[in-house]
Amino acid sequence: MPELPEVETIRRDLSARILNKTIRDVAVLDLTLLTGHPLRGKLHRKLTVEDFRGRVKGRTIRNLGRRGKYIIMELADETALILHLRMTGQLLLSAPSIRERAVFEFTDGSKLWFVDRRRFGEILHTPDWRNEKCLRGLGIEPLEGELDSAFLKKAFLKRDTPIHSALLNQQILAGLGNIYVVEALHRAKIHPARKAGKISEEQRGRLAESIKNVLEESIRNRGYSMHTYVDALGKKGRSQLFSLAYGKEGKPCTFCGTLMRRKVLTGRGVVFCPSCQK
DNA sequence: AGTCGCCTGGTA
DNA sequence: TACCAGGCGACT
Repeated sequence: MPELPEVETIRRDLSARILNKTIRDVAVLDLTLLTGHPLRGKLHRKLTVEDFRGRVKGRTIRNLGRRGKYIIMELADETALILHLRMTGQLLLSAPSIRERAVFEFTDGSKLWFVDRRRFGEILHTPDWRNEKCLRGLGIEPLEGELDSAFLKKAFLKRDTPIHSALLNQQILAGLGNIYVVEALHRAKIHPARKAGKISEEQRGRLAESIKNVLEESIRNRGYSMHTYVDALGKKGRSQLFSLAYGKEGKPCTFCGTLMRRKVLTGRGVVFCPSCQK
């Protein structure tokens, strides 16, 4: 579900509410939540719920960080939890209405619930988060200064893939998902199927700015609540109110009035203006 | 580089 | 009933 702006909103909520709290206990009700649990898949580190509980109990939360769509919860013993919400994961500071996959209880009696209808999300406990493969492979943070036309030129060099899938590639830019890619391409007036390596200098410049703008704007609006996303307080974001392309199939383009079209590109539904986006 | 599987629920 | 959904990694 959540992309960079949603994950960042949750990170900020959590940082304001649970920083320096100590975990009294954690209950894991869905074993497949734990990365490395045998029930989850191949790469298993023989991690049991009891192992996990033992590593986390009594630890104090020293920092809440983010890389791309990952939340990094650093603990006082220098280890960390790396959390990914995938499509429908939620981190809630008040009791959820659907079954929780895990509950953290703090020594002051407050709690943090991990809720996740489709159960794709996961939590990894790691002694050395900076060296975890899932984080090391990530590309740059789009809002931390390096994103410009020159960066995109280098990143897209000889890429024979549609610009839409290049932007979803977390190894180039970390944190973009389908919503913001669709929005950014529309605002930059680039057709989603254009080959990444073939877009012009001018288009690259517009694209870099559009990406930063849609992400910053959405963080200000506390995320995009189209399907299930809510923040850590259970509240919806407002970004969807300002969407120009995502979810606008069949509606007139804001720039030229042509009806917006939808097509499937590398398995994802994309909406675009067939007239403006070249 | 594209497709499938992981899961569940909402909507046409 | 069928198709769709803010993701990602293992396949081909």
